[in-house]
Amino acid sequence: MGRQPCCDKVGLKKGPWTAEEDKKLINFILTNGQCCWRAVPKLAGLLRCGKSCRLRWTNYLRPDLKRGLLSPYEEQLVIDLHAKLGNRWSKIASHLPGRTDNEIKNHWNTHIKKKLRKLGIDPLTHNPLSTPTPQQPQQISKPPHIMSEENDHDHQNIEEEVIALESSNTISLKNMTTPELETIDFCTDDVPLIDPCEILVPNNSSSAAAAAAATTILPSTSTTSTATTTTSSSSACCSSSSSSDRSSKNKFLDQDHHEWQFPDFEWPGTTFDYYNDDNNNMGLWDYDLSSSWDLMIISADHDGDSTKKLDIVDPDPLINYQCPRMVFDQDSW
DNA sequence: AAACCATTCAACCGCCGACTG
DNA sequence: GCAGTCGGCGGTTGAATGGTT
Repeated sequence: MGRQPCCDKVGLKKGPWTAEEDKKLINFILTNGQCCWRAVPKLAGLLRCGKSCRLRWTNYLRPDLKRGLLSPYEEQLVIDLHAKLGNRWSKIASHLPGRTDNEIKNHWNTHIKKKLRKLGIDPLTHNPLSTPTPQQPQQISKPPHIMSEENDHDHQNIEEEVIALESSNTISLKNMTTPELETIDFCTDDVPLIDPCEILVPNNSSSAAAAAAATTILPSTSTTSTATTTTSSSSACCSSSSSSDRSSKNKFLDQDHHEWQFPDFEWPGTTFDYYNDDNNNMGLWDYDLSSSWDLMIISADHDGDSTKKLDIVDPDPLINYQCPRMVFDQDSW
């Protein structure tokens, strides 16, 4: 007896998701949480395969996702991790908060591979292309494709190295160990980096919804790494807060403890265009994620008027509510 | 302006491992 | 131990978009 398909494919829709479908899925997940994916389409009223729903959620709709190109720091981290882990994209993605395996995989195939080849580095082995000698450009003990999963000792070492990579600030373009890499212009299509203090997101410590998701990251002297880490966690953290909270220049820096405090999920209302592209597709993350979600929940029967705006709940300027995600969104620049 | 080519990335597909009865 | 189910993973596809001729 063969394997049963993940769903009854008859009559199921395929291809790009519509705003309406997104709305239904988000509504369902927010109301019920992530449960049995097979049951989700039926319960959410979607003509989609459960697998498709899961993919859509994890790769696109999840609120803690960063969008936009990878920063130079992230890119270098991906390269380093790939050298150690190989094509285990989900493992690599787990070290880059807010990034999905799919996104990293795509970025690897479309950008990084080319860059490495240009530099004469085999993206598969991370060895120089011209000289297939065992010369190791980085601190790689052996090419990833030789790496043996069954060798627990090696695997453990790799995990330790990966953790070390993450915890240290040595992964920066300035500290690359390979001379060739030092010359790389890793500016990914002109996506600027930002300082943490530039991120204008309201601080909020009161949320029961995602206490477990609260993140504390020690401040770093490295601008690149800090900016990256900050956005990765804060992208899910658009939240309403008191005006006093918002008055501080840096919304995340705990002035007393000098730690980065990221607010939890909480969705304020504010003004925004929630249909903002030519196809009337919902711009979920383009202005204010949280507000979009409010809309999803409150106004699921929305008629799709592209000019419709919601009333302001909090009178603060919109900028204070913009999700940091958009800072990295290439379109925003 | 049209045709062609290259690139990007969301989505799909098939396989695998974990889990359960 | 086996079969069935499910979620997750990595490879691949193809529509959309951008660039070039």
